[in-house]
Amino acid sequence: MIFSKACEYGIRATVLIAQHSLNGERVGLKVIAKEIASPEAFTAKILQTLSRNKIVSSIKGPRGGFEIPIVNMENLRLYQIVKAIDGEELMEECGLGLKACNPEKPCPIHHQFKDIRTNLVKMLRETTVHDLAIGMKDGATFLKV
Amino acid sequence: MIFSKACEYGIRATVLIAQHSLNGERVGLKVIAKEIASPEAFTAKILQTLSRNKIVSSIKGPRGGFEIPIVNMENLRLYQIVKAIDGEELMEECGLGLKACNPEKPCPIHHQFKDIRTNLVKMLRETTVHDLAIGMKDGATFLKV
DNA sequence: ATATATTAAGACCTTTTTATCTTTTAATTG
DNA sequence: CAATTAAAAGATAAAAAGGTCTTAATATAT
Repeated sequence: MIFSKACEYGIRATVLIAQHSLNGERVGLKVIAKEIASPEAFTAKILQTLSRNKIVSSIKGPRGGFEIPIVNMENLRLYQIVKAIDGEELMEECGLGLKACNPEKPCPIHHQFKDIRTNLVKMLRETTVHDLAIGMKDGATFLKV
Repeated sequence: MIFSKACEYGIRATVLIAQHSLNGERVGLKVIAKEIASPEAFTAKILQTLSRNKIVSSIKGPRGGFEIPIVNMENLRLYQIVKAIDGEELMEECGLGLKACNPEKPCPIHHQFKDIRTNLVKMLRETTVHDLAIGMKDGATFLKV
């Protein structure tokens, strides 16, 4: 898979939280785990990472839960989620794992990969969580497992 | 990373073997592991997988080693190596790991991902090991770690 | 035929990723 | 302020990926 399992859950959770935030609602861990069909305790860990990285806001106590202010959502990119969970390796490092790979000393698949990598990064940098939440709200996209 | 470590080593090994095969030489495990800077025993396992999948030919005994007949090389695609080692998940499955994701019920990032995925598969299906071996022979590409 | 060089196979170990459980901290409400 | 609800943190466990070691099988050359 392109993202780790943790990252898949992280993106799914973020989109779900964003969708609820569009309605001015917070969502708790239990609901998130159920809605995105992820293991609850593992999801909690991932949400902690997202919270530490200011990707989601968490509020403790009764009526607490997770939310993403709409203002933030509009400037929050997929790139930031992937970076927070999987790091930037996918976006930056050589497809064959060669540290010495660069345009002057390219690896055997360097050129074949370049455009794919560029487009992936472009997509991750351009796509906002707001875009994704709107897609869900409109019924154009789904988080069905 | 986009490929597993095993797959990175597998591609690197295949390209190295192909390059030697262009010169009519076989390469043994020790040389391969040294040239691509991979752990020898682990590389042996990966070469077994490649051999079982008819991606490389192996010859035992003195003057044995690995080779790829040039005729095969010209029709051998990156896709087959990745499929043999990592499977087809990267090429086929939903970016968010949703089994139910399809064009009628797309996941939140389905459309953003579609073209990237298509281009990746296209590249893996079009790039032959012969292409990569020629690049190495010409000194246009490198397996330097 | 025998010794040797080489890959194949299988058991084993280590590290990382995925996942769970328990305890602590913090916010809300009565 | 006490009780309750919810997330944070940390310790632990299971599974998968990454990696090693030993023994077997097989081809070659003498």
